[in-house]
Amino acid sequence: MNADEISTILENIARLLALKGENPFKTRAYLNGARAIEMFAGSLREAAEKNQLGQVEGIGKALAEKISELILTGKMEYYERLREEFPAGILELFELPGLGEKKIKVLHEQLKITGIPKLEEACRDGRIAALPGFGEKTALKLLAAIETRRSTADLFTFGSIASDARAVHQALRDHPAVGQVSPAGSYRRRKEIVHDLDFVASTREPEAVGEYFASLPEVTGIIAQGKTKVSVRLRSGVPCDLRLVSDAEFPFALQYFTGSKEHNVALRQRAMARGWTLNEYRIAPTREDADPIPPMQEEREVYRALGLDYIEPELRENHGELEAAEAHTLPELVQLEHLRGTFHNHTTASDGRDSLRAMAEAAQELGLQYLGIADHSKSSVIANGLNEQRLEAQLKEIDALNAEYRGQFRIFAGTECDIHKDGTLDFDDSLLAQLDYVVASVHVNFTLSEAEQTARIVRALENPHVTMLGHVTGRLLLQRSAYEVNIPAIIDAAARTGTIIELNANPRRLDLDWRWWKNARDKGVLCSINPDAHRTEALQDLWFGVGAARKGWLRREDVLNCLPLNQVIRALAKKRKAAQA
DNA sequence: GCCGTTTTCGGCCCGACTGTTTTCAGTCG
Repeated sequence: MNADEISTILENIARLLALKGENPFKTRAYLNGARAIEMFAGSLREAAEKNQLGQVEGIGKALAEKISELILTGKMEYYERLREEFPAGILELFELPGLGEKKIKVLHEQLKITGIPKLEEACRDGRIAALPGFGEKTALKLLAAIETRRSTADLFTFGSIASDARAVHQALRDHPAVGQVSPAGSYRRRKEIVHDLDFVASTREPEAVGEYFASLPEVTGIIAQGKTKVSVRLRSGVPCDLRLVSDAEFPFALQYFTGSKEHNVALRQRAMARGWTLNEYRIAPTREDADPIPPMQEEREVYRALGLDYIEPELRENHGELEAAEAHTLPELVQLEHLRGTFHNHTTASDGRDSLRAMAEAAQELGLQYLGIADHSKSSVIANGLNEQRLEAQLKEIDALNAEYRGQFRIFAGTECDIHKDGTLDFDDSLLAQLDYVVASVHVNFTLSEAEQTARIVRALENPHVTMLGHVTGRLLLQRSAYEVNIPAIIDAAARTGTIIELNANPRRLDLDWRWWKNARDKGVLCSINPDAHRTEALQDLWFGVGAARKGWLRREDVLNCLPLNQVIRALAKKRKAAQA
């Protein structure tokens, strides 16, 4: 039972209590408890065993007992009983945007709605629109939400399946009869959203390996099991295919199953021009006068045989990579190892889980030379944003730590400064001028028109103290779409003002989207790959960001945080300096 | 249900937006 699972159960309790009409402060106590668990830095099991959960702020005697029971026995009697009082489908109603506890209570009590199917029915037959407090628009909005949910039910963010993918990959590598093995498909191409996970492995014992694969602990169900292909479902819910081929077939199978479909179509056309056919097993001649076929043992050699430089999987979207590979102009893509530091990270001063020192130590353990802190600004009340006094106190704390590090490591003092509705910033220029850098972000007023939203952001970029723009579109993958904004205009404004654009590496964001980066790069906009980490482990989200940057054709020199410490200081100061000149 | 205390009960995060209303309730972050 991990922290996420525990906090979900506490949230569910809060929801069910609200439906029962319990004291709202009691339900909030459960929500606070859920947050406290999420924010807990340490071993929950150990805390439960030592009876120390009650010492955590937000967890009192009652919650400590219930959470301990959950951790130590895997079950919570109170929760089980509570659930029996409601239909099983009631909790899924909370996943629909626009529905909260009050409305669900009305739906349950007045219309006997037990889950999404019944709700859909009631939306269609007019019962929802007729309810007091509801209306025609509410019914339409709910139908739209149900439809969105249906259409994204078989989609997964890259981040949500990455740990499954790593575990399965490692397990396959560990099998003695497996020769070569690699992920393939959209996962290998580092698409931000995937619908399944593919692996290709070479072996002389396909049936034994298939059997082994189907019985891995990550597997929750078998969809199909044949001699050379096994399909299963993994813990995260994602379907996962394994293709078993011979060593000789491996490079072709890997290439074929990595895709994309469009990339492969273009590739097969090139094969055809040489009198060859290319499929998942081999390249073979289709006519007598075909070009001779070179021997190929690696995927790289398949591309070479077709007259192409090796194309990294991330680029295989038929977005110009084949032409570039032929002309030897493919970019040398940025790698995780190139990163020297990172910006936009939070601490306990605002809504982070870990202290400034803990974050700095975690960054050093990752081998980074510097870490930028950017806690929320005062307008982000929910996120416990810092006011001027608290920010100044944090500056002093950072100075003290930097003195301790004696140049071996550097913390950069920044802020994630809210951009107001009119494009002004949450702090005065005089305060911003004291900081090493400023991330400007939109957190409210998502529904402005495209023109207004764009003008708002452009105005923020024109402030000489705004070093970089945070999560440009505010999207949350599979959850919340981007707000309306003219991205080319933003890119132009960033280029004109010398503002860096963030590639938010949080796997739910990956914002700005990879499809824009080649364009931004060509206009001279620098990228900063930022994890937006709210806890030490999340610094490792940088890996997701690097994947997106690679998909966006970014090279080491296009990324701010590939710069070594002495150069990054100059890069951060560049915009302000230019404004003074 | 938690917390903090003037120790045993009273207060508990806040502002914007949407759709329902006709001045506000519910949701969301």
